Amino acid sequence: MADNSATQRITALVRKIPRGRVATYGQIAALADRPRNSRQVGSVLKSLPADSHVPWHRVVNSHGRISGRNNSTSEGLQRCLLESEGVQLNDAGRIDLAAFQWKPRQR
DNA sequence: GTTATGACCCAAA
DNA sequence: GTTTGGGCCATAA
Repeated sequence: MADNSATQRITALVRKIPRGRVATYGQIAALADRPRNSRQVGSVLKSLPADSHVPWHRVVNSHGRISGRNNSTSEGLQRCLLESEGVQLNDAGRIDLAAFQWKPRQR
């Protein structure tokens, strides 16, 4: 890809997340070669156009918590989408990263 | 060019 | 468990 923009890189990575699997912001940032840029991942996803085809709902924070910073974005929607794809949440409303975190190396 | 904001992360209280 | 402060970098204005 000719675009070196972080947005393009992030979107490309998120797009690579398989169904039924989730990735953390820190992970995406690290894969994007920007380990400290986790914030941008969120900002980018928030600003993503609907045509990007990016499963932003598969992106959660390091604790497996739903993002959206609260219910403003679509906390319930994200959870619904994840469950619809096979990702189960525990009683605390968090994702079991030990079982559902995406591992690009292992695929 | 600068300023302000941010779907984060980490550490400390 | 929550709240506060600091840091990093990119986007938008």
